Formats: sequence, structure tokens, C-alpha cells
Amino acid sequence: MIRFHNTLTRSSEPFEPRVAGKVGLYTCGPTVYSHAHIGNFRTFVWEDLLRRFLEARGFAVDHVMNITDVDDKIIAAAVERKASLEEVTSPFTEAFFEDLDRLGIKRARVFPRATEHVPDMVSLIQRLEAAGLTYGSEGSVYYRIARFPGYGRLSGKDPADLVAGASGRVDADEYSKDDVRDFALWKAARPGEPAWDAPFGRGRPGWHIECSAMSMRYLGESFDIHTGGVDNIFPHHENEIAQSEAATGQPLARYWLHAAHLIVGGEKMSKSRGNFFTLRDLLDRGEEARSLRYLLLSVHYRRVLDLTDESMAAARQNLARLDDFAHRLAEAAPAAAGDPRAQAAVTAAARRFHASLDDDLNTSGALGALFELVRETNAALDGEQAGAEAMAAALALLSDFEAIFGIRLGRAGESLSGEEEALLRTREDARSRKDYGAADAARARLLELGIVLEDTPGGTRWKRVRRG
RNA sequence: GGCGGCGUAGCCAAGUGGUAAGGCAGAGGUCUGCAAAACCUCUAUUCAUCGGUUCGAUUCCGAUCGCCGCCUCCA
Repeated sequence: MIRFHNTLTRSSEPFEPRVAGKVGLYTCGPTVYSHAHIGNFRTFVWEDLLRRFLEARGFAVDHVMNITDVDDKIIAAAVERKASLEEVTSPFTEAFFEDLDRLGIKRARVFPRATEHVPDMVSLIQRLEAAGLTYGSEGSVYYRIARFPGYGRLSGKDPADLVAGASGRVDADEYSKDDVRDFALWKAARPGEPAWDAPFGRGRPGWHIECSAMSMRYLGESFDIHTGGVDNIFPHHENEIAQSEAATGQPLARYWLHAAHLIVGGEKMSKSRGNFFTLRDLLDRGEEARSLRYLLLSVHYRRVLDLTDESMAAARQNLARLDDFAHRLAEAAPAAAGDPRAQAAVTAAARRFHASLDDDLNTSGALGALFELVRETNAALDGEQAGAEAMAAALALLSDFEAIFGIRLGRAGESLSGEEEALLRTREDARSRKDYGAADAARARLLELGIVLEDTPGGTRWKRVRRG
């Protein structure tokens, strides 16, 4: 049985989609005013795991991710550069898709742009207007949260505290609202700003209404899973619920899942601390996208993840071990008479792998089981105790891991250059003559080229390693 | 101030009312011409501290200390 931790109820619940076998999934996407950073990708990679997991369990997943291509920062940049919104956002949108590909994140069925759905937002605001939940002020339209009884349920906040709170961050002056807790559905255009015409005046949509309108458009008035980073719980998702549910009278999403943040070196990522990284920054430093993806998935999604040199090195080592195992498994022949105990250990590990994932995507537990299987199978292979069934079970689990984690293992596709090939032959010749000086020189040269040799009883094997 | 989370070996980390998965690093071993790589083995009488409940708690309850997040920019 699949269980998810639902932010709405703060408890683990059995997962049952509205329609058997189908899952509607809405994931909050990027605001394309700059490159997405590695913290954004923690969430996006986890959402990809969620999708792949559900698909592996046989669900048809309808995944929608919005692209926020209009907001205060984008408008400010457009005004400053005398450019269109599109000119500001399109390079970052393209870069975002490239990053998705590099990280092996499956594309959503649709990536609706906010600017292409303004009419949907206008009509949703009109529905809320008709229901008496809005008021206009100086050309803007606000949502009156006092009229929505469930306000604060998702975030666990008492609406009264939002006013009394000592944060001092509620800015009542920027727009004239009846109540500082109310939020903008439509913001009046200021001179020179890109804007759309609407019955309530020329302006642009607020951020929250985008997701309400676009999720409704592509997934219907009520769907299964809505996700995002923890910072979205309040106010973004709280406001989405207020907007959508007040308009439709139905639950927006049945399950709300939120990913904890990524920190770097024990601290929140920030440009001023110098620990702010985009995916490109890390790739430029020589990290592999695959290792990063592994690292991002190796810690449970509701736990804060600290990106450090040590954690990245550990991720690389983990993958190297899995690669070696996949390679060995692909080459090995099953023992004629396998040890049933070895086989039992392998199938038990495989069961635990899947049971861990079923329990709120417990990736750490699943990886623990995977490595248990690696150790058991290696030991069985060493002792020639690995029968055909045990090996088939190990192979099957490896392929499940690849499909769900979205990570390919093994050394398929690698080949040696002509020079490397020649060096390898030179060394073999020298070794057979017992000219170890020449053999070691060739080996050292190959190492410089990033080729590590493994002398085994069955002959010399090679593998390419990360250099530097 | 309000709400919430976390504290398990050098580091990362899973987990359970019955006495601690896994990984990295480290040590030893097998293999090897020697290495390396690979593989195997070992590494927490103990789960922040102090109380309570219980036959029994790391796991439940309370308090304390420490760290972190959110409180209308934010994945």
C-alpha cells in the first residue's frame, strides 16, 4: 500500500486517486526571471521521482507544471531594459528545459505559461467576485480572506495571528487593502508596465491566481496531488486553496506534498554568502548531473538536505559502486546450483526496497535495501552461490532502481580511444614479458587519461573515472 | 511573539515499544609481479539532556538545551 504524508492533515495517509489507475499531478514550476538554482532542482527532481514512482506502480500520471512568466521582478526587468516580458523570460525558460534534460527530469504533459492564460484567470476572478469574495481598490482586486472559513488550514495558521504576528513584514502601504491579510488577485497596471485589459481595469494577475486557473484548466476542478517546496505552503498554496475551493466548492487537491529545502554547507543558500549555485555552476565545477541527482534523492524529501563537498563525494562513490555491481552482474554467469539462502537475501532486499518507497517515498530506506542486495549478491557471486533466480532478482531490482530514481547504471557505451587501446595492449605485452617497468608506465599513462585498470583472474578490465 | 521541524557512530542517514538498516571515510583481509580497482570482514552496550508511563523506550508523554524553517519575494 502506498502512503504519503499529507501536509493538509499532517499525517501519513493511504494513497487513493480519484479515478482508479490515474493520477492528476500539479507541481509548481519556476519563475523564469533568472536561472533556477540547485535548491529549486531538489524539489523538481523529487517531483520527478514521485511521478516515476507512481508510473512504476502502474498509474497513468497526468503531470502539469506551470511556468510563471509574469511577476513583479520580471516586469521590473522588462521596464528597465525596455524589453518585452517574453524577451526577459524566454532565455531562462529555455535554460530551464535544458536543465530538466540534464537532470533526467521527465517532461510534464504541459507547461502552461501564465501569460497565455490570463483570460482563464480573469474569469476565475469573476467567479470569486460573483461569490462576494473580492473587493476592488484603486484598480486592483483583492481576495477577502475573512469570507473563506477554511483559511489557514493547510499552513496551520490562525488567521488572527497573521495580523498580530511580530514579523513586521506585512506591508500594508504598498497597496491599499481593507485588511493586510488579504492578497491581490489582480494588480492595477502602473504607467509603462506590460498589462492586460480586464473588466476590473488594466493590470496583471497576482501570482496565486495563476496556479488556481491553470491547474483547473488542465487537471479539472479537483485533482489528486499538488506539490511544491515548503516555502509554498504559506502563502501560495493556502491562497490557491482559498481561490479554487471558494469558486468550485470542491477540494482543490486531495494530497498536498511538500519538499524540505536544500542548504549548502549548513547554511541557507544565498548570493551574499557565496554558496549560491545553479546547476550550471556545479557542472562547471566538474560535478556530474547524475551524481547530483543521486545526492538530491538520497535524503528523504521532507528532511533538510545539506549539499557539501563530502555529500557530493559520497554520492559519486555510491554510484561508482552501483556501476561496478551492474557491470559485474551483466557479465557474470549464474551458478549451476545456487544457494537458496543467497536467493532469499536478495529477494528480501528487493521487497524492502519497494516497501520503503511505498512508505512516503523513503529513498534512504530503499537505497539501504539496494546496497544490502549489492553486498549479498556480490558475496554470492564470489562464492559461486548465485543461482539464476537470485541473479534475475538482482537484475530486476537494478532496473527498477534505474526507472524510479531516473539514474542509469553501468558502463554501457564506454569505449577506448585508439591511444588508450594501444597503451592497454602495450601494458599486456610488457606484463607477459614480466617487464613490469614498462607495464607500470603504461598503466600510469592510462590513469592520467582517466582509465583505471582492474586486473582480475579473468583478465584485465578497465573503467573510466572522473578526473581531478 | 505565533506555527512547525530536527538533534542516531568522524560525516551522511533509515528505523522500531523488546533491546540499533545502509552509505562515505577509516582499519584488516582476499586477489595481484607490485599496486590500483573490485570484493569480503570489522567499526554506536547506544540513539541531545533530565524526568515520567511501561515488565521493557532510541521509539510514547513532559520539561530543558541546541539547531533550523515559515509568518505575504522565495523550490
